[in-house]
Amino acid sequence: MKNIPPLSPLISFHSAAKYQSFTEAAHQLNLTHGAVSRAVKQLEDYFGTKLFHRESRGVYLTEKGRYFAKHVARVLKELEHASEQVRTNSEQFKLYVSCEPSLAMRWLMPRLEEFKELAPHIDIHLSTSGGPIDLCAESAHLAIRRADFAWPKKYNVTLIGNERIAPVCSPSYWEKTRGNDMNLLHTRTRPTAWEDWKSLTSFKISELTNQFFDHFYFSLQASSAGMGIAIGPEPLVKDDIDRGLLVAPFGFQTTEFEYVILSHASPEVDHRLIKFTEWIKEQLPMG
Amino acid sequence: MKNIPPLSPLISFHSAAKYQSFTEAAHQLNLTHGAVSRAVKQLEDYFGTKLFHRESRGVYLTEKGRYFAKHVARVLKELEHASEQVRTNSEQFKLYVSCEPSLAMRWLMPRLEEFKELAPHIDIHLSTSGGPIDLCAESAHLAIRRADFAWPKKYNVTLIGNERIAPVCSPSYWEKTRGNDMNLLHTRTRPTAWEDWKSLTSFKISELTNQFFDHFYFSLQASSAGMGIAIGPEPLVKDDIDRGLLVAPFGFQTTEFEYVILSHASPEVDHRLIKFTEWIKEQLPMG
DNA sequence: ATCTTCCTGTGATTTTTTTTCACAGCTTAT
DNA sequence: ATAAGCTGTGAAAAAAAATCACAGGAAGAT
Repeated sequence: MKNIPPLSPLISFHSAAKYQSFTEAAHQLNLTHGAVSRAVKQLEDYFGTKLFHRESRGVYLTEKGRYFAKHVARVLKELEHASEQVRTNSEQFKLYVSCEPSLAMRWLMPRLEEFKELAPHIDIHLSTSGGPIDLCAESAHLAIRRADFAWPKKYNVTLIGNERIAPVCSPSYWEKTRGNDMNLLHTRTRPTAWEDWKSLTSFKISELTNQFFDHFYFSLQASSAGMGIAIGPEPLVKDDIDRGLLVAPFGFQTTEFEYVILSHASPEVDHRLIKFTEWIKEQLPMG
Repeated sequence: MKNIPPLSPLISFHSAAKYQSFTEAAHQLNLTHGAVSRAVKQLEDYFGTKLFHRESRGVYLTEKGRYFAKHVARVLKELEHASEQVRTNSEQFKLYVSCEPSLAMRWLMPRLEEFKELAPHIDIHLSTSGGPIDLCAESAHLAIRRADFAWPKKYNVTLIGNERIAPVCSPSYWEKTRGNDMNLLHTRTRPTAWEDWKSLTSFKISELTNQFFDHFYFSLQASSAGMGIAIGPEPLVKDDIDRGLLVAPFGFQTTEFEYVILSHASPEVDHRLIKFTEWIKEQLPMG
């Protein structure tokens, strides 16, 4: 699956590209020119292309060679930098948090400033991705998720509570419709939202039209703009309800899904992780 | 000088980080767990830090390990991508051009659109850096420079012509001062500009005050704003003179420095390079 | 408790890769 | 013509990496 060139020859190649000379490159690396020659050859064999032109008077990068050299230079620089960090920096790195985009936008981000005041020494790096997560692949410390998928058993799990959802619309839209002939706003990342709601309650909503959005972020924006009624998980609508931008005329219902925080089951105790987790638990409004 | 971790163990480490298991990582790479164990150990020895916690039930990345793994993942992905390009893409890559920032801003960039129309298939990537250049280190194809430094002899040189410079100010400023009690605008990247001018001509400029800027870009901006009189190389002021934003009341003087285009002396004939070089020669106003 | 399973670490050995050495060939400069 | 300065390459040496085989520790099953 992965198709990575042999790594060891890269250093020789990099040096050769830099000095446009195998001999000089070898000299800089305390090698013989033969070693550099063979390293370059190994890469050329791998690529099936010449990376250098060999002229009698010296070597010159080909177009491809120059392209590759540029990337190799960048890569080596990044490794050098990362290495430097690991070797010297005994301090802690950023806390990487993964969170669904809508939850991040409508709930986490507005509160992050507050957490920053609470724990100013913790640098948080938020990456918004949804669905099943592989903490290792995303190299995240922590993920906030709806527990609607199976995650590797090895992760630490902190249960936050069951999700509560409610149909929401703008106060004026409710005034206007009173539950009749409503425009149902759907969200593609949660296509069963309305079905779920209907199976949980016996409220009657007379629907007239339907409209679809890619994320809660959009459908809830639309509902607060008076375009119809959307289903929203509590954390995503709480602020707007408090502010009077949305109302939940049918109240909230608790669903079968829990919200969880996933983290690495490392024996290393990271106080930042504990602190952030507890803060989330406190903040997230759950049933 | 360079401090790069051993490269070969990176693949094993990456896999181990991904699967949080030496055995599984080895399995994926068609190796034995011992090989992975030793690869990780080699990196740990290099860093002088543990990258994994070893618990009886498995291994867990340490904080540093996770940090390093993130970078290694990025690096490998970049190499994979670059490798893919080199292996499949027989097309030509972008033309990388290096140019002094002020020349780029005030002369090249406004004309680049025109070149794009002339040769739409040539993608130009402009990087603005000044002074002595190492085309290899910057992995540029071509550099436009004032020949006031020694470059490696191995480069191709195209002479464009001698630089011409002139004191310039806004028409209204000239109207107001008529050469008396002027505010001299200096540029730190060419500190001898005024001395050079004075040694070339016998015009008398009565200076009252002096003001310093980091780049021609700023000092010329200031002069066209009527803040004083600056020295400007012809290409940098030509457009503003044509537009009536600047005047050169003392005319231009030819300096001892030539402008040159440096490129790789590769036996590979790159038509884009030739075309661009000729276009530059045509466009650059020189004495 | 005991057994089994599932990990990892490591010494000794084998295999593979990398480097060197020594020489050849080529082109430009003297 | 000779010398100097490149690179390529076969054979040998050195170094690095991988394997094998075993050991030890902890969790889970019996």
